Amino acid sequence: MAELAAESPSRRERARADTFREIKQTARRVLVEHGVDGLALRAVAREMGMTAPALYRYFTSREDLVENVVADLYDELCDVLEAVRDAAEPATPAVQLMEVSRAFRRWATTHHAEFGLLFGSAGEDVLPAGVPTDGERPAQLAAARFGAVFAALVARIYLEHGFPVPADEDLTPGLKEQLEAWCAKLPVRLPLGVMSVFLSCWIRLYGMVCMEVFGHLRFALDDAAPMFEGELRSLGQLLGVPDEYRPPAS
Amino acid sequence: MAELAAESPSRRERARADTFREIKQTARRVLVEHGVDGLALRAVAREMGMTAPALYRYFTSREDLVENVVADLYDELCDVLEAVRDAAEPATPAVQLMEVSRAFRRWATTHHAEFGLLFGSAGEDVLPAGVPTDGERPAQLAAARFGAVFAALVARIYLEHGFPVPADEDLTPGLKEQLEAWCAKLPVRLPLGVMSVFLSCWIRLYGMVCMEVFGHLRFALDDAAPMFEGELRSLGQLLGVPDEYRPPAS
DNA sequence: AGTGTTAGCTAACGGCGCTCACTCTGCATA
DNA sequence: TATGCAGAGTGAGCGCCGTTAGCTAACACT
Repeated sequence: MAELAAESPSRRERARADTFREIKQTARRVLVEHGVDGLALRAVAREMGMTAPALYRYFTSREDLVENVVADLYDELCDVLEAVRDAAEPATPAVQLMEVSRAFRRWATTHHAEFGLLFGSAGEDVLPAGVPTDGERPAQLAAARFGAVFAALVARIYLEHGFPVPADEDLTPGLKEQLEAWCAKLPVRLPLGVMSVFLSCWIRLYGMVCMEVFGHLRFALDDAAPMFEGELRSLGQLLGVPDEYRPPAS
Repeated sequence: MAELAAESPSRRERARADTFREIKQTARRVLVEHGVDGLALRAVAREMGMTAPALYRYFTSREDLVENVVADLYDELCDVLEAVRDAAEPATPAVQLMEVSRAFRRWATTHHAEFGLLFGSAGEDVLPAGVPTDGERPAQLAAARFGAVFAALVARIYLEHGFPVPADEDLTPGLKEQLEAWCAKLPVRLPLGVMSVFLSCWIRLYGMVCMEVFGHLRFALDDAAPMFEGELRSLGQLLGVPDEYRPPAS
């Protein structure tokens, strides 16, 4: 028994870990090429010269595989966003938030299938409603990391510049309670109004990108980029970000 | 040959129309009970005591059936929204818009599967991107009717009260062009700024409801109703709607 | 060397979308 | 009235799918 696990990955464990990774990578390729519905265990296995039942040595079900792919995608997206954030010039949280938001849209529009899996209606199955699942499943952890990228930037903007925020007594009691409960789970303690503004901003960003990617904006626009920039500027105003900084058109 | 079609529905045609309706109704039931993925031709057929191949007398494919169900759902949703609009008291467009928005959220939260089909990522397949499809397929027509409900209310608010709107020259050229093209397809001619504000409002409404229904708000809130009311009030301010009118809590 | 573990296989079950060849029934015409 | 035809519905079957059961062969450890 390898009770001291972390020491030597033991040949067999290494092989297993490699196969584990390869399955997830292949699954991702299949996802991109054939869409969410085409992401089939048999297809993944075929693609890597295996048979479908073998995958059950690594994942308990198709759902389990998908969930792990989701977690990986969140991580990858976070890496991209954090890289963009750290490369932003000037390195103020306001500029960083704008750039990260643009990077988010860019990732979404260039990774259609992946975005649909993370942020679309398919996610219902991966993170079901009823069971609490103690919030520690891989996909949920990765999603939390993702949310933190945006939340931290908004928090830093507030702490450094400040922006207008509803007072606690202006919030509906029901909303206030929930924001308090949420705030208690976060590392930093912020005015509840800040959290409501953050939610509002995130809703707009999410709504804009979702509508574009899922084609629900085509009734009015065939290129959503200018509208997105407009929304972004409007969000900037909300957060008291000076308007001057507009990056070169991509 | 019954060249004069509209005259007597001819027994057989009536039976056919009945079966057509029954299939769609059954499909909707299966959708609600088993989710989008469980909406299978065989399941629908089984449910109504038929065999699957028989359905191909009425629909060319599963996709075709789903598209027809989508159109029906849009129509039903529109009926609900229009009824709420016409029953709103006082019957001003501002109050009507607030009530219709609430009704939209209510329908979404009580018709999970249907909402996902209409507004989620699944819709990509039903209304694919590449082909123009001359915009006349049933689902597209029904979706247009749906959009018009909100658009007409915002237009009436603007025409009756007016609200602050960006001037044409403040819009990005790219956005201005697209808004002009879209405006040209509408029955009424409105300032482009009004249309951009409408889009912005719709994005927020859509984003809010989608996040709630698809569970992407659970990281922060377990009851999205207060947040929704807050967003609605904020939208009201944007549209210059006097704040006083708040309906009884539902 | 012997023993247990484990990764992979084949076979199989039930369900899926969809096609094909067939029957049967109702309708319109010769 | 008899005939023929269009259309509704059927069963069999193809190639997929997720998943399970039982097997083999390689591996790891005593």
